[in-house]
Amino acid sequence: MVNPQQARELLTALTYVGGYERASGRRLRAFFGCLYYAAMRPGEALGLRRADCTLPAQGWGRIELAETRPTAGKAWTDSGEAHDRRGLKQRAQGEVRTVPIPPPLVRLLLDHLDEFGTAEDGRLFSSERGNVIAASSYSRAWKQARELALVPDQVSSVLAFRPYDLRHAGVSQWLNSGVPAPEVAARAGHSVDVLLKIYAKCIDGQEQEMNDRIMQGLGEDDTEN
DNA sequence: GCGAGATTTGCGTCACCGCG
DNA sequence: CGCGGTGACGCAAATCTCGC
Repeated sequence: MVNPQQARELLTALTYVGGYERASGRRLRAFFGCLYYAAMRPGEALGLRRADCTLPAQGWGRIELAETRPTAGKAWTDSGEAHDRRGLKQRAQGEVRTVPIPPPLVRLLLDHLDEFGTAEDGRLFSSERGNVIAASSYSRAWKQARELALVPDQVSSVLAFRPYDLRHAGVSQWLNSGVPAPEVAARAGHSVDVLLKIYAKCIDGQEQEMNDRIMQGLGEDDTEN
């Protein structure tokens, strides 16, 4: 799993991807930043709008995820009737998920807005022509960024192989920081069950620390026993 | 009540097209 | 001539349901 420093280096490397005037890499830096710092799904980040963000000059910001853009979003809108049948499952339509975002991501987003602004409909991330960024586009940019930021051994490894891995890395980082699982699950937008099943390893190493905290919470001290 | 299997949704990749 | 965007397909992840 990528560590915070590697994540930063990857984000920095994006700056140099396609780094001519088209600036395809820089357009995506904040996008990938969202995947890591806010553990957003790519589809969620693509649908992000300026109005959904609270970006203070300093300190923590906040993102209210109102809608997602499932991969391009256009392929299914025409024939997409199939989605409506059979009860809309995990997708609570009107649900808004609030995700606090750390200062580094606030900076990324502000810089992004300074340079690129938003699309016509207020989306933060768009292609040169104002369309939703295609999955293949950021996937390609990501590959190049990996080659720039990682040593050859890591490039050939599975380390942060897919953009989606950034999300996992972000979630793991939260857990390792001691954030309670229910809170992490809420921010990441999936159930606690899945969270614990998938990230169980990340939590194992926390046992001693958790025990200590419980003891503190009980108002006792280990040395007394 | 818990665990395993099945289904649906969504991401990543491949190949082609258009623009500069 | 090369780079980036678009569209379609295959595979993996997440959830729900069934069986024990």
